[in-house]
Amino acid sequence: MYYDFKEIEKKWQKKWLATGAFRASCDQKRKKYYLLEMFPYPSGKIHMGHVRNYTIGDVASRFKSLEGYNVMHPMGFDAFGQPAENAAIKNKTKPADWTHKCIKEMETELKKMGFSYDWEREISTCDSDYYKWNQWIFLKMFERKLAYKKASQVNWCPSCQTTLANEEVIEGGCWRCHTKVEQKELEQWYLKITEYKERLLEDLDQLKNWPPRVLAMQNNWIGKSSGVDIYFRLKGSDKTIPVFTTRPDTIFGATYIVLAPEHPLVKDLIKGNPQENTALEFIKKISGISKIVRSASDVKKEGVFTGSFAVNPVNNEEVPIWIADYVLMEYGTGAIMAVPTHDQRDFLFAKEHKLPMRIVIKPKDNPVNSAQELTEAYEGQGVQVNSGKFDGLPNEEAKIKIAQWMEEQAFGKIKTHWRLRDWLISRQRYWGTPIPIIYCPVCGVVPVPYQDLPVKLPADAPFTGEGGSPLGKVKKFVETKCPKCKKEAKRETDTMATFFDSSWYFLRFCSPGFDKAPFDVEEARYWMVVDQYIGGIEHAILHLLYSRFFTKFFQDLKMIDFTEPFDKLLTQGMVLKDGEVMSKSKGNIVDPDSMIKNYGADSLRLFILFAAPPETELEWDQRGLEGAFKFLNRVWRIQENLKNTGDPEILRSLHRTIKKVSEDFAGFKFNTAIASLMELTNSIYQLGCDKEIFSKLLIMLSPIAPHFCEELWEILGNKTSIFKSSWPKFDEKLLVEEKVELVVQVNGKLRSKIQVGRDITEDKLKELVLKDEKVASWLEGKSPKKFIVVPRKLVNIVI
RNA sequence: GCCGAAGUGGUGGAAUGGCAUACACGUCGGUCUCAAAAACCGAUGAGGGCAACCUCGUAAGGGUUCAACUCCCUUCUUCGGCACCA
Repeated sequence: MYYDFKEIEKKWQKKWLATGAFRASCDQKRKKYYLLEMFPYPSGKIHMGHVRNYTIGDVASRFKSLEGYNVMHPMGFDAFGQPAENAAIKNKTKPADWTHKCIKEMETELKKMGFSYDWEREISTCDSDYYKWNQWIFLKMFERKLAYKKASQVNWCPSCQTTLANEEVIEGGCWRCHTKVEQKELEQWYLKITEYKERLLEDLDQLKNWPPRVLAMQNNWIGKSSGVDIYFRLKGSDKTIPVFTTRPDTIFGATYIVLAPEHPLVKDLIKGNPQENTALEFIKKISGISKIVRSASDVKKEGVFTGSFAVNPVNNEEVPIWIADYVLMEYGTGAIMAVPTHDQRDFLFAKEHKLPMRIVIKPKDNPVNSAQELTEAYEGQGVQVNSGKFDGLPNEEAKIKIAQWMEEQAFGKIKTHWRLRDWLISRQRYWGTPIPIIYCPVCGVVPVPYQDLPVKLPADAPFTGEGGSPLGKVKKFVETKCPKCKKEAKRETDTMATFFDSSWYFLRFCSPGFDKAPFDVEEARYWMVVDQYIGGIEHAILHLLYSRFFTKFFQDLKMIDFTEPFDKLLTQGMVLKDGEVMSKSKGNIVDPDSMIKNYGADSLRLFILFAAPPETELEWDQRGLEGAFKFLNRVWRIQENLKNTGDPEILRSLHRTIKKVSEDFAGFKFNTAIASLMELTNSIYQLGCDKEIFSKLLIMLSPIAPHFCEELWEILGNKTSIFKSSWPKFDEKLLVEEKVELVVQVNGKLRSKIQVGRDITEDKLKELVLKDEKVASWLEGKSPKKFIVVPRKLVNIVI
């Protein structure tokens, strides 16, 4: 017979909810622990990814609570966004109705998993009580000129009919629908995240408990590169062309310069020259090629001569000016100095177009004397040559000296370029936070006054997915009065990107009902920072970077006194089926709901934690789930056969297990924690145990299989919840074995094992080991050269 | 190209200088049963040997060490991020 998981799970879920078992409140006397999992988009059904993410969080949360921490473990919904609009178009419903229905369904599913959320803190970003504060934050940023509007080339997804942030373009496609992203000239709202670039980069050092790859990704994305802007004078003109380089040490080797085809100076440079027509044709050709094709690394570098020359400021040498497709207008100054001897791209280009080369850095060993001998550019370290007064210096030293010298001579300026761009946040969509701005024909751009917030999203909008901001078609919404001059004015009709909503929700959880500010400063002082954050790696850049940015902004508003929101970050691996990510299109989805129906939530939780460590990918294994279920049944049967007295050997095992499981839980190594619980269970199953030992086993298992353990706990006669008990402590004395088994090696190879007392002296041990028959046969009468003893572990005899 | 992570039985994985393969899945054999399921017991890296045992074995090669999956060097492969970034 199997234990009745259906009844048991229903019973305890009801009880936990009725007693408010996981309600958290500020208590200065107790140490707090804020555990947060990335909140979901309410699609209606939870998938295995959610199950894994939230199970990891739930176990950690329940464990910390048993350890005595005041734990906050909230849940909410990232409820604005495009799927609601798409679903509404398809089903002819309203996005709000669809979203609320999905939230209801999802709450039910999460409750069925037995997660220990404080449901009283639940938030939905689509509630005006929430998005009002998005608008408030936007206005604060607007006041500080961190929110601004500008016209420029923007990423446009033709399928979603909206703009996208740089972070939302993945491999040239829309992050949501993968449609190829186009460029469009539009006037849009931006957040000046670049204002925070130095802090966003430097503070990565504080994040000691983040996975290295996430730090690396953020580092890459911010993309700092230090170098020099060098001013080349245009021959026969007083105009200068700044070029950016990270290698000022190679300036004496610059034999030509190259501009991006879109560079504003290009037209002047080619005008009237014999090369004009060829150049214009080339520019036209390049402008027709999309950025993605152009940036593919295997494409041959093409370019043309402009017919003009520039003067290298360090040696007054005249160098030809070229245009080439491999120079990008978006980076640096849109122009480079080419040093073919020390840059591989320049080398290939110079070979192709027969441009001059000059060596300026020689490696210590095997130096090449003439540029003709080079088969590739030398990009390594060496000593300066052909570099005027810098000859003989190691190039790393020259890099600094030349840069400083150029700045003194006004040949250039030391400069840092960044990859990070400002964050485009306006979207031409309906289901999002209205941007609180009014356009007045007299006063211009006017922010909505704070007391008029929220600017509510109208319940109805004629959206069809066919372009244009849907809010623009709602007269009642658009037409308003200017807050300043009270004349007729129009509202902004774009809404905010949904990543705005999730950039500060972790603060809202501290005081979800607070109505005077986005969050109660006092509550946040107690609960923040988030001690443990758990979520998918797909948010390594987007959400985590934006949240760090907002946190620094709140710090500048003096609302908080920390700089980073998340202390520890765990990025859980994906759940795979047959080696592939589960997806609807592949038809390889395993539905959590049917697994709960057949084996119970506790078995599902147990399996998903046991099958792999949290960070690595997890291969779904139906038989593994059955194995988890079998294990729980085994534990159940122990309860039916409890003895009155405990076995001393079992007691020892128990204390070893407590030590191991405590360490493993603290380090999020649930798979090995479960393995040792299984080992203990196996020996108890054979030797039996008493109620006291069994109770401790149950407490250790309870974070993983909460319903199951609550039920057995009650059967044992306890009147209060197992989660009101405390985590067992191990007795150091019981970890010590009187007799230990020692491994005996000869020349590092295992040859024998002997039983000895734990405190045996080295001399006595030596005597015993040499007497051992197996050892003696390996020694063949030779006397040992060396005798290595690792106490209570191993002996190695070297002969 | 730069940066990051990883590579261990048939499978998921364990061991972070000291018994390689814990725990589980699978497979095989057995107990119980009219039979099956469940449950229980046992075997299970490869090769050799009747056996006691022996040899090999953690992507490949080299090094450090009494001792290396673990540390160092070189190389290969896989995954992820950035990238004609000057």
